[in-house]
Amino acid sequence: MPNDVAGLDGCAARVVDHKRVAAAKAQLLPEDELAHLTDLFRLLGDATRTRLLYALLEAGELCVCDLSAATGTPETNISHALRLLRTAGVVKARRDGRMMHYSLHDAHVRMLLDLSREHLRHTVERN
Amino acid sequence: MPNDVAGLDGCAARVVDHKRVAAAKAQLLPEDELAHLTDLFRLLGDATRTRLLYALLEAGELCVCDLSAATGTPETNISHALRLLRTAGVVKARRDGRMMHYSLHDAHVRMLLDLSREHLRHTVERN
DNA sequence: TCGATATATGATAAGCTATTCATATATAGA
DNA sequence: TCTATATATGAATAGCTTATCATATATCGA
Repeated sequence: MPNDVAGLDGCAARVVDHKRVAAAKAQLLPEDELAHLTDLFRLLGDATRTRLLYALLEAGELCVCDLSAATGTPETNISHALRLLRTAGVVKARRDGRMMHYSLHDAHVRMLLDLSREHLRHTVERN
Repeated sequence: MPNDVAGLDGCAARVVDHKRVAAAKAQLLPEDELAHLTDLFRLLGDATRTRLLYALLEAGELCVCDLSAATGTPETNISHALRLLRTAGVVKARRDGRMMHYSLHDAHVRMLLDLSREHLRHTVERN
């Protein structure tokens, strides 16, 4: 039972398992890293954007109108979505005349998407 | 240049590269899978929740008050956050008397967190 | 059974975000 | 240079989400 009222840091939190709490605290991500990470996840947490990313994962490079056709999303939405993804470094853009061609920026995002899909495929109903 | 106004599906979208659009469409995730996936990412897209997950990643199993101590988050916030994570099958709960002990539900989430951290570590400033 | 404790839940407010429509920029071709 | 086209941006709304405070449930010990 939480029998301790003051930890080493002087904060008034009850603690049951000091050892585990210490272990957890020692390995906490720095706040700025955590912020970057959650920013990335938040971007992936929207169906419109993730649909785009999977389309790019398969097709390699697509212009806005092709992304619109492939995903069934209005072009203005695509453009808004791509701006966020580009700003975050998830996709990159290449201009070709009047058109912009978008592609995934690097292998990490590719891996993340692949792994996520794997996770999904092996996940069964639970709880 | 987008020279085509009607695709095979009769939709009025302009298409530049039919082949790539077809490839992207063929591999699109089913909407329900996509929804599950983005739900998971959306959960990871919040610092409070992801901080909890990383604490559990290191400590194995923690009760609510220890999670509160380890992350510096009020217990009621933890409880709300854990409910979402539990409902989504990301964490599981074990009752021990008056206390609840939480842990990551399976290896997939663990892998996802690990990979994400790797991604972060190797990502440099760009764009 | 009664009080204390650990956690959960409900309701509310505040902030954020996606979508929509309107408009702007930029490039190509005549 | 003028028009059409491809994409980008801006503004506004509507919906969602998080944090907070208050309250409820559940378990333990006396």
